[in-house]
Amino acid sequence: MDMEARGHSEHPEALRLWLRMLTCTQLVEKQVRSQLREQFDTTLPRFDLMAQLERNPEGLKMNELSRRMMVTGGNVTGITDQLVAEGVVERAGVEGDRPAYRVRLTARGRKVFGEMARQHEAWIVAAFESLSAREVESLHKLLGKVKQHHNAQQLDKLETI
Amino acid sequence: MDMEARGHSEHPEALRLWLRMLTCTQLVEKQVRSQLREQFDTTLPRFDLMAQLERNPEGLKMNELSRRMMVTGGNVTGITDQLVAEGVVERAGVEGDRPAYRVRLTARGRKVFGEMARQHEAWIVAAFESLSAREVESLHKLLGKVKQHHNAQQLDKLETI
DNA sequence: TATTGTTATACTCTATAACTATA
DNA sequence: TATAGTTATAGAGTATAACAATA
Repeated sequence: MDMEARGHSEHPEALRLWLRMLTCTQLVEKQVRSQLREQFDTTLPRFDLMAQLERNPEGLKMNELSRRMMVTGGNVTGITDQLVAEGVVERAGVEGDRPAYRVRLTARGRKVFGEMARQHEAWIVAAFESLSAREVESLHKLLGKVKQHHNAQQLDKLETI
Repeated sequence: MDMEARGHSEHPEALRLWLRMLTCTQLVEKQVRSQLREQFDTTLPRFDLMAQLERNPEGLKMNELSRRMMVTGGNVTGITDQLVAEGVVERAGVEGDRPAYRVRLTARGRKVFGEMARQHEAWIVAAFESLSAREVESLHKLLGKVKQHHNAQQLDKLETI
């Protein structure tokens, strides 16, 4: 239960923070995964992919899905295959631009996802219900700095090539 | 790169926060994993297990490792096997209490882990370097509330049985 | 040749459950 | 019986690399 008892002897604050962040994320993620499994017989990556498509009704290329899900291309193909087999997602060809499919939710997919998203939202709200609106906002903002810093770093790396 | 573009249409603040938290954690975690692989040819769970042992020089039972790593027992056996094969960890029997081994770092394990931990710390410090000491402390505290709330929930659940 | 997507492969991690051995 | 640990199994998730097809 306490992964935080893990740090190196020097324990700088950043390390303590990271271990706690990892613990919190895992706690929530474990619960979301098991609920998705129990209630909808699905997995987090499948849910993720559908969520991306719901936000982009016109569809997304495999390419874009890969980038947004932070996963390599081959995996996106596999997850998409599963969802197509379940009938919640479809590959729509674009004429004159053959291999650049677009993947979209089907009507059934939109319906199924709607129900899942409703539940998912409830789990997440419950996970953070001990925080005030102010605190949620504060956390969001602080993590925003972390994310932006990471992106800036990656950009720097690219520019030095 | 932007998993946050994933939420349901209602977008309550808690959901936005969760998606951002998940993104941040994955960014850092991916980097840690790949560095551990490249520089030390090891994995995060293996590193975790060694870190737990470093904090408990007298050793830990499989039992305790399982709880602390938030992973089921069978897996701990497997990870321990790997580390024993590498010679960085050992199973020390306790007389008159046979199956209750204690797992400990070997001398070589302590040395190897020391070097890994030093690097690991540097990666983490870099990941959060955009935050002031104050902000790190604030994040740590807010996440503490989330963690505690989760633990309290689990406790409630047990008591109703 | 560069880009997009797929296929094949291999490996790590995981949970579950059946099993063994001890107390 | 209850507890500690192991083994076996199956599945998820991932990266890598080879491959095909297109532009």
